[in-house]
Amino acid sequence: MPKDAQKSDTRIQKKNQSAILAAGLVVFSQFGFRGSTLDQVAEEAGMSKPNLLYYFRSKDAIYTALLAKLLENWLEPLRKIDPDGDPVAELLGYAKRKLAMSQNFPRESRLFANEIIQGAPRIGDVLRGELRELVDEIAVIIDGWAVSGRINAVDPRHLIFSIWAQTQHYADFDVQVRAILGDVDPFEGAEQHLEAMLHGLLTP
Amino acid sequence: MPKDAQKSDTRIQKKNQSAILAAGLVVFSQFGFRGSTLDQVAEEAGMSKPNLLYYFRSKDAIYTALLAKLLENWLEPLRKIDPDGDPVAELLGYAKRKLAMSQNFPRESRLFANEIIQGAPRIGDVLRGELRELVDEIAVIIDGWAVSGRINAVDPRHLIFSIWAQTQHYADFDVQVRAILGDVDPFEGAEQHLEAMLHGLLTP
Amino acid sequence: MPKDAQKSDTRIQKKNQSAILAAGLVVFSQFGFRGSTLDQVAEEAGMSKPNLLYYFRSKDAIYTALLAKLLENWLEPLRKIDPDGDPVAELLGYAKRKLAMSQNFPRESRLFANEIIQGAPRIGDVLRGELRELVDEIAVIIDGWAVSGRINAVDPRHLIFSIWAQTQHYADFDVQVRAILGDVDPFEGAEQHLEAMLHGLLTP
Amino acid sequence: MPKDAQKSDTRIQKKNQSAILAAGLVVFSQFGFRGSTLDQVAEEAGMSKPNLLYYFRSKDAIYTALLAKLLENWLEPLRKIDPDGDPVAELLGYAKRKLAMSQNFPRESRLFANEIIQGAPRIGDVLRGELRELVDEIAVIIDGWAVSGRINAVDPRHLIFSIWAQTQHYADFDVQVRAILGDVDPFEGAEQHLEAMLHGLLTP
DNA sequence: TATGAATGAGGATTCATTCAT
DNA sequence: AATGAATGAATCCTCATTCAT
Repeated sequence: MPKDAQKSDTRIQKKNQSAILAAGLVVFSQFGFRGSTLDQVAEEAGMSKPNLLYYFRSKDAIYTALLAKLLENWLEPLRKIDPDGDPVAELLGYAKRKLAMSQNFPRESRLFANEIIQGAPRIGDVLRGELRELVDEIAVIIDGWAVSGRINAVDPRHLIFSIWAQTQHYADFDVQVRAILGDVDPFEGAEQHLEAMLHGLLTP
Repeated sequence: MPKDAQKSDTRIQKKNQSAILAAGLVVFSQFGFRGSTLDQVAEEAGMSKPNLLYYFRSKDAIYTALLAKLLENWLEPLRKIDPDGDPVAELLGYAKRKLAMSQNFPRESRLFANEIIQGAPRIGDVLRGELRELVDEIAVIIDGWAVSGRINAVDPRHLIFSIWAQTQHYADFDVQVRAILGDVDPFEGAEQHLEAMLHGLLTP
Repeated sequence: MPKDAQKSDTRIQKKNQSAILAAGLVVFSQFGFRGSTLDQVAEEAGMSKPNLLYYFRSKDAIYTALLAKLLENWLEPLRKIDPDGDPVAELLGYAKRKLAMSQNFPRESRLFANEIIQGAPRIGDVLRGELRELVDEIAVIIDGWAVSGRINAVDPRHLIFSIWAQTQHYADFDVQVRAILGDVDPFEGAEQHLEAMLHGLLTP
Repeated sequence: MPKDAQKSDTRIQKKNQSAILAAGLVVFSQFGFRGSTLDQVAEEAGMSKPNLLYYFRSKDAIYTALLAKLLENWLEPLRKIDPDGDPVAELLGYAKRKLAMSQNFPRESRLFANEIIQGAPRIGDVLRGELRELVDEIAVIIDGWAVSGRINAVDPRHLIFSIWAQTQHYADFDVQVRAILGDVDPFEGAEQHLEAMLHGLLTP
């Protein structure tokens, strides 16, 4: 009955599908799609390889389902920016939420990073569609803030890029960050630095 | 004779080794190590697969040689920071050089990004050794600037992270950046934005 | 209780066994034994795969049961040849009945054809036993007709082969026949041709 | 270099490709496409499975190449029918040539039989194209002979079918034929019977 | 120096069959 | 009587690497 079933999933189906996706996240985020094997995912999920394929048609199906499932959570924080809030507070809040995501969901971040670095073969359409539209909307809001003088003039898209880059860096380049910082917790300094940067940039 | 030979390489050996490394860069930076095949590299290099392995012991050897060869160039700009120069100008200059590298050598950037996201299995030692030391040195310089009041107080390491993150973002997440910007050239806006950010952060 | 049960089958058992055999006929006759999957048979039978195996021990059991069930019907027409009838009429009648079977039960014909072409691994014994004896009996009858001058001298076994070959051809090689004839109904011309051939051969 | 290479095949390539096709004939003709495994073909060809795939892209490619290679030989005898020859002799000659092919190349016959029984998924186009045209041409010739009274009136296509059916029967249904005939050589009686049938049918 | 030929070790996927309910 | 869940044994195919020339 399964094979990517969506409706009327029984308890056990939901449980196993979740287990597989969770395992897929662990494995794919570390080794990328091609670098991962179904054996690894099965091992991590604690079930046999054929049983994996009982729930998902193929390795690709697991990976794609995983991307699709995570994508919405990934864009979510951006939607929370309130046009009627205090501009600097809103943008700082967004940056902090993103940083928290890097701290709490580094694998998700790496999964997307892997995908995008390799040319986003599976989510290119989402990037050029939904994501672009969402960014366009936020850009209008930021532009409005700048025009009304509540923040300095900035290019809204590059502002967003810089927030993404700086926050995701702590998840994606985790090994490098820790190699340099040693035992120091990256995220404390990161938040402070981020705050300072955005303040310096935005406050008129 | 070759097999990773280093001394007394003839002209043709050098030529072929370069061709292989160049091809490796193209292929590995797009598909990652595991996602690339020797067939692809051989095709790109315009020579036969066994001939590849005449010059390099293994697929891994090509990849490792490539990483090693690029690493020095990658760190180079950091060494150029002059303790006796104007602090803001030095840091801005560094950021611009990094941005230029993302523009001119995006594949190199992606190659490293791939490697580090996957846990830096091959260059972890360099990160924890040479890179860390280098960053420590620069950190001392920046700290000196801050103490003497020539720039605002900042965490030098997070400052460096933020420069890396923001500049490499344009190479590593190229597809995403272009998906959002459409036909606009990313690098013009990027440089301006970077400049504004660093100015806002650093100038006392 | 079932698993190839034979006695005391309830109504529902008989119904399901029939459904499975009917489905097996459709699938096996098209793809052969190895080319067919239990999924296909289950789908065609409108029941689940494990339920199939509740009624038949294995895929092989379905196939074998099917062959056995059809075999008797398949030989039946041969038994109907009447030693006391008019020789030419009897043989012509037999040929026409076989042709009608090709028209009405092409899948059964193809099922046997598949089996025999692949060396009759499951019904070789029947061929060498029951079928051979039956043919021997008919051969005696035909020889009798020839000796008494009521038909021309023929080799009775090759006569039977030629009737089998020409009639089953329209079922087994259906695609080829229709490729050549286009929209023309194969069976009209076939019967006439068959009649002409046998008449020419047999009538003294 | 190989992978279905066609031009400039070296000696060893030709040798191996031939060996593979020969092995494929043996295996595929007995078990059909789905029923055969690459292991069997490799074993029969005396080489390793990956080496098979060095010469042919896939199992399917071997099978298709085999069909294509044999098809022409298969149609050849039909082309040899001479419009200016003696009608009965020409047709009898054709039938005998076909019978000889069944005797000498039974595997080729079974290979085609397997394919056509299963719906000719790979050579349907050839049947509806080249074969149909060829048969149409011969039909014109036969019709001409009938109109001029040199043979009895017959439906030329059904005549051809009956020749095909009766001759190929001895290859395709070999096991059955031998089960019935015992130790008697099938082909002696077959030829006589065939001759008698065609004479009875055709001679005015 | 170069390459055609060959292969062992995977790796994704299929499938008949069994298990548990 | 019926089915969702699970799996071991294939089976096709890929790929880094080696061999022979």
